[in-house]
Amino acid sequence: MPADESAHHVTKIDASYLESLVGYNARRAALAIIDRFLEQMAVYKLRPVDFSVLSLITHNPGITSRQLCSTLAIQPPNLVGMIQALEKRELVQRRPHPHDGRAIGLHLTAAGAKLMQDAERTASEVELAATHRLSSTERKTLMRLLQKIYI
Amino acid sequence: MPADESAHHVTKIDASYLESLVGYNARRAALAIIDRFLEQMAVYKLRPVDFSVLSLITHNPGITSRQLCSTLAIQPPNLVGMIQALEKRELVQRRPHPHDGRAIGLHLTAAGAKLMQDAERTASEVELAATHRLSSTERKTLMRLLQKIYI
DNA sequence: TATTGTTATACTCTATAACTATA
DNA sequence: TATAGTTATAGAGTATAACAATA
Repeated sequence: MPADESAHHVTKIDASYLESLVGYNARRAALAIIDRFLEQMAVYKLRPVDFSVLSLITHNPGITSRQLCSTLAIQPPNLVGMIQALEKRELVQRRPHPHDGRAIGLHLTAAGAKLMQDAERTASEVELAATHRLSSTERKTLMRLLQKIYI
Repeated sequence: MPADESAHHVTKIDASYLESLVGYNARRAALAIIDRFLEQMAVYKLRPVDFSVLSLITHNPGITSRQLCSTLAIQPPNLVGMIQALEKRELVQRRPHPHDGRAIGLHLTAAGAKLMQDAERTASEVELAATHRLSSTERKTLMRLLQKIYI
């Protein structure tokens, strides 16, 4: 190796330092899975955030916008348009909150429930495909460790 | 539980389905770490992407823009402004590529090398703080499993 | 003909301030 | 006074098309 590096060119790239950071690895892995997700979920016209919102409504009928925002770390103004679009597609219905006149309970329509039944199955298939190099035990370990970071 | 769910309101939110998806967990964990990163690295005026670029230049002097883009999954047009800004801050120097007249080799300046010495130490500290609930073995396991997804 | 770096540009995502109606 | 939902808007991030210079 010459003392003067100025004339060097790089053949094999050393990314070992970045690959020693959990943040870097988590972001790269998330983006790799999201790429597959975008491709496979396009048939439902659902982005990851739409899917997350509809999934929470599915399993928490009557959930409010405020609850969605705090669960998914979304800013309230950014949720408004999403809900309006889902309502316009007749996947979501807004009903008055039983105890709080300020709030609105969110529910799936029959069409929304049908769509999400298919969409959640597809999402689970995308997951398995994206993590096909992991054993079932490794997948569970991975999620447990990730949740130790953000929950 | 009444048969009519329309008057229900949600108290405890069930996110168990989303939490069964690696993609969801990886994204949430990455965002949690990036939040800490933004806070602690602000003193260096480095965003995650700037840090990634400078780190690769640090460990691969003479690397080209094209190589940075393919390693970090950045689109070439989006790198141009970053490199120009780092050059203006006198952290990065561009030198002609020894073998390819189209390409430009990227190198750290002395100031850039000094900054990155501190910044990489801080980044490693951020990592440890963000993953303080994980043992050293768990951290290594986590990164190995994440790399099985995206590499 | 293909690749590197670049410009221009558009689109998406995210964040903040301020308003209204209700608690 | 505080909170839920909303509007308007700005900033950051990301993507595509097209070009000049070089391989």
